[in-house]
Amino acid sequence: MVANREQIARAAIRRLNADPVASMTQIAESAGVSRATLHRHFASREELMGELGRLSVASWRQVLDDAGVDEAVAEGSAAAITAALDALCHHWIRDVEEFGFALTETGAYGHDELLIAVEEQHAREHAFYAAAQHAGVVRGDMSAVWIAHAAFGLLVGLREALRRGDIAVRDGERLLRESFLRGCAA
Amino acid sequence: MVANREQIARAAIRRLNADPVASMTQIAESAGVSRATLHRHFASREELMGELGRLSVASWRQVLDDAGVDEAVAEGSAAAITAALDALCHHWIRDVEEFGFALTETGAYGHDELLIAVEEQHAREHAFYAAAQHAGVVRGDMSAVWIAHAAFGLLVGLREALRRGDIAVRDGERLLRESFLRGCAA
DNA sequence: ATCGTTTGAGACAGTCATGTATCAAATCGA
DNA sequence: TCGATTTGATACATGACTGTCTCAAACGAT
Repeated sequence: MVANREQIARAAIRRLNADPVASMTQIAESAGVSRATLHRHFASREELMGELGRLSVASWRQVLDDAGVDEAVAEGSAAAITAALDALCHHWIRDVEEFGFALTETGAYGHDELLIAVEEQHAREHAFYAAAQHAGVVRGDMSAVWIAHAAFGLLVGLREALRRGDIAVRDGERLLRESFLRGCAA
Repeated sequence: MVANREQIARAAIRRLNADPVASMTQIAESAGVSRATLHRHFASREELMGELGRLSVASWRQVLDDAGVDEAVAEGSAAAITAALDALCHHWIRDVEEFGFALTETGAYGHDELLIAVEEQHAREHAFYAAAQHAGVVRGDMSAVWIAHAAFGLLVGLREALRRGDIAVRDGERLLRESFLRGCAA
């Protein structure tokens, strides 16, 4: 069985999605390689988690890019912001499916450059929600930071619902969008 | 320094809220006792986590009791359901402040009776949201199970926002209620 | 002050996870 | 086929954590 670094990283992500505290031995098994081979590709657990953190933040960045949040902020119109918000809900699904474990990962971000990248995405989100408030697209009676926390929380809920099989993947986007934008009250 | 079992458990909870992977040594420090004393009160980490799990589920049950969700389900009127929903948002704050760590705790529920108690509260919540749908108080175009996941997710978001000091405790209830019931869109 | 109880500090043993290293077997490419 | 490379299995060392135990000091009640 031959696996390259990226294949091993992908298998590690899938395993950690199902079992966030898997050991290196368990991760190697899931990747179909021996622990020795896992260590040859990633010198330590820290290096593996660092790589997974980079992949996760890259995916998050891609979601924001694909949704065009920066462009929407620059344009500032309600139409542009609304379209970006809609696209965000669309692209979040892929991210949650693949990197759900990273939503509540508590130890992966020990690297300075990784922490900086995380804060960068936070800043982009906050700027986006602030612009959305300014454009009258989202509520002004709650801070942009809270709105980002609410979205994050719903992504966690989505991850759990998917993990438990309580909702179908194809419903995920609609449920997320509706809950986030219009809430659960009738 | 003298501390009884309950004080130690409370201190453990506070520590785990701040650091979900604290060791027994760290937990003992936070409780102001030696590790030997911690072990005298709780024979093992498993016993301590079991006790904290019971306290957490008891608090969750208390929230549902205080909000009167079972009574509202039995009565079935929109007014009763709406009042219970409102009360739920009110009482959740206390629970999150105290037992926030338990929201994403992944190893505390190894005891059968504890698992049963957890499922019981899930069932009460699901019955409540189903009744709320029937009464036309919450949306019928998403399952009661998803609504429970959405609420859970927002509680996680609330925990993070409080942990980071991004929102004030006194705003927590309003932000939670508004986000959950009416969403973030303007 | 005395005595029984509790506590803290420290030592020890066992387990698990991680990192390191060795060597034979398997794989790959020419 | 052959040589170079990669891999898996295994052993070992280390550190962290947990549980257990001992004993002197501290504490509380009389």
